[in-house]
Amino acid sequence: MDHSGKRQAGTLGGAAGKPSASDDTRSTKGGQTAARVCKAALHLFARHGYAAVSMRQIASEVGVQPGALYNHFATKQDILKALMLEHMGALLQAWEACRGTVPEGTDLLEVFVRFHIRYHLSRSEEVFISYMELRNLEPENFAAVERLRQIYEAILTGILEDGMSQGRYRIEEPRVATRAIIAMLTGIPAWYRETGSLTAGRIETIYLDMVRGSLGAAPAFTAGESG
Amino acid sequence: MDHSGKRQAGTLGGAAGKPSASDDTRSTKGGQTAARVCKAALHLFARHGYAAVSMRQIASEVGVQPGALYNHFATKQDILKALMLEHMGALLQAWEACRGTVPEGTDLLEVFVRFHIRYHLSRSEEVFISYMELRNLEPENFAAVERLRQIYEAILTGILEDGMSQGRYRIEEPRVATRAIIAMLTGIPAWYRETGSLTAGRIETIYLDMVRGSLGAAPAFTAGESG
DNA sequence: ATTGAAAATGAATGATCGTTCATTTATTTT
DNA sequence: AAAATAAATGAACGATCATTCATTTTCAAT
Repeated sequence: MDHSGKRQAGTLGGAAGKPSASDDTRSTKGGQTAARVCKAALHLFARHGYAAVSMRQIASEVGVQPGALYNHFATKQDILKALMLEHMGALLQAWEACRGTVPEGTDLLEVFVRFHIRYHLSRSEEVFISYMELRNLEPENFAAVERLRQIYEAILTGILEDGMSQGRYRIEEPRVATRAIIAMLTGIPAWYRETGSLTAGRIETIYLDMVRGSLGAAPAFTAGESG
Repeated sequence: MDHSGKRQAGTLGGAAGKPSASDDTRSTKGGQTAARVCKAALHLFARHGYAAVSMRQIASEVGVQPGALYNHFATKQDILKALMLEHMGALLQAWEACRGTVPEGTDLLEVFVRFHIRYHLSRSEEVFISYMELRNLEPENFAAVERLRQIYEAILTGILEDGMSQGRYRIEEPRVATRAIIAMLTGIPAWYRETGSLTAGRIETIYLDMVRGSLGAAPAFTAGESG
């Protein structure tokens, strides 16, 4: 326990310090290694699980010696933490962006369900890791991820409560309904394959109908695509 | 790769060889170690994950030296395999028993939903392991577990299709609906706590209503307990 | 009591783990 | 071009891993 200062970049995503001048194609191979580490770890963790993946495997996938990883992340745990926090942050940010583009009066339940399915299908590895590897997070990191997860849940709970107060849904326990719906939707990437007979749009419609039904809402009348 | 013959008992559960005479309290400590190994592994795998648990930890929990484990299981993988196959087998067996006691004409959907919730709440560690550790199973063992899982799914699909053909449900894709419902129900143990404000019976009722709604069934009219 | 098998021990196997570090190489800043 | 900083190397650290095995202990059957 002395991974104090050093100089890990780690957070990836965007220029951290001072890349002032040229922004794109940062010379030959500037600080992109951290991002490649994340990407390699993402795939390996998703496939074999955090505990079953070694730093040597990650390094090998990146094409670098194991010791080099520690120029970017202080510990293996920090890689997992970065992946999960980044995913949850991106999810919340993507929802805010999605909601921002929605016209007044739109059925937010439909927007949420479609958004959730679409986002989770497009980021299935991040999603998979983010709730398979929760128990491998140290308590502090777990708490941080859990906080974000609860914020996301609260979004749907809010939508349900709004609908209840307008008499559009018949819900006994909005918190329970929230968990039921999210579990139902989040299960999709576990079996859905693009090569299958169902398009993503049809999946959205089917699940939207089921969600509406489970809330006692008036059926049908989905906006976009149809079966 | 030479764990050929040896003499592992392993399968636990019931008297294997020839305990003919006395059946209960098998002398002092007959062949119960295998069962204690399973129980210890169950708790440890559920808490920390298969890959993160060492044979030494399991042995320590059993109160035995690591080498002694190999009198009962050829490999660590065999412990996981035993846990998962045993769980899936017990689940299917419990369903058959449950269905056997049900009078003619009963709503099988309600029976199934209540059974699933009740069983999964009472065996949350087995359930947790059985779909968290699927990827840690060697291909052959994975296939065996997956086969049982599909049999279980087919039970619900059959119930849905029966209801469809009788015009009681409005379902677009019974296979999809099956996965949606099972994901919804299986998510319960992840958050439900006996110490919470909701009784298990009330959970059953809430979820049953949601499931019925999601299938476009006529609402309410649940038989047993009510909110 | 004696025999034989099953179970447990205790020590060892080679492999692999996360991590460290002095040093070299590459890149950026001056 | 020189100095400074960042990144990567290659080798090593102690610890722990799953598993093996000769030996001893425990137990059930004779």
